[in-house]
Amino acid sequence: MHQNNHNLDEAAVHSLFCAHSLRFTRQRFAVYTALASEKVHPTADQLFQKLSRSESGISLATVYNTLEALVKSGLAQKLADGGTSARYDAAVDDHLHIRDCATGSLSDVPEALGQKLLDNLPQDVLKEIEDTLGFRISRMQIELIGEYTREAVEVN
Amino acid sequence: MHQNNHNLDEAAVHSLFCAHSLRFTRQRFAVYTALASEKVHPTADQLFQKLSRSESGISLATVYNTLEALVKSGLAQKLADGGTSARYDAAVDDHLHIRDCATGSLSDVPEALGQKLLDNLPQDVLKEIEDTLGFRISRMQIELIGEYTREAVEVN
DNA sequence: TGGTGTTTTAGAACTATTATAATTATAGAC
DNA sequence: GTCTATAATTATAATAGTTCTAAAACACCA
Repeated sequence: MHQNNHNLDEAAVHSLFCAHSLRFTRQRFAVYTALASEKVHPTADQLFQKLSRSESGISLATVYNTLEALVKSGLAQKLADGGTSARYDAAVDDHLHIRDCATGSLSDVPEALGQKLLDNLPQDVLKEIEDTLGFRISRMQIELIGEYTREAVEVN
Repeated sequence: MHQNNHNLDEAAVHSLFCAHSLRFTRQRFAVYTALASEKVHPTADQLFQKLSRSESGISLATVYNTLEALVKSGLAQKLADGGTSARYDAAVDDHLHIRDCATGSLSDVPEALGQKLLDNLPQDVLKEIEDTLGFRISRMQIELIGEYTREAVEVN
């Protein structure tokens, strides 16, 4: 198995799942590592394709079930695709996404840069919004929409 | 405040459409005014329901066609719903959206407040992101996700 | 190892959206 | 106003993405 997952050995994922009250199964392991190893946020079907190609049969329904379980337990998040289908992301914090208009792909702004932007948001204005609207902001999603001027990092 | 469409009489919309090279039709007028009068960003089907109730028969396909035409001509934008279906918005600038977790509804942060936040984004960090990634940001979408602490402004 | 509750699975069902092809309406020329 | 070319509307069929169902396989714990 040639995968670019860094340190996601079975034991690590097992205890991660355990910590989130998720049963460990071969399929969930496969889905989670596949998701976590993606630089671009994949759709359920893209994950299914990828998994079908590489290993053990795994059904599309299971991909959906697993993604739902991951989201519910806080190990992944579901992102709205501008288009038809949903995209998934193994990370769970606020962070910034880049949507490349040319390809429709959705990927992350590198952590450090994204954090820098988030850290420099005007907190007072956010507070004002919360107070004025009577709304409690629990999470934030920022999407930068545009095009690569140099080259696309990766095809979707 | 029943409807917040300010000055959307037929003549105004006619010239607006004209300016955007869109033929004026009874149906497009209906869809556009219905969309523009919504405080919450509706799905295609919600618009269809609303229009079916009030007036002249208009088909669901036309609602989709018209929304697509409006988006293409820059008179509306399509927003990704967290869930299954897309939502539409008659405004077209960058602006902030509020997603109410409790109801799933999507609405605007009042213009003034939203603008204040956008004006206070750290431009230097945005520039750094563009330069580092070789990406040209043409639009931005910010979604504040959370719950109303006082009361929901309106049911979706 | 055996029992119990959970997960997986193939396929059916469902929902949102887009395509098709015939009909009808619009805008502009006369 | 009428005519004509072109574009929009419509009902319906088709497709795509996702969820549901019920049966079989599995994980966990004793």
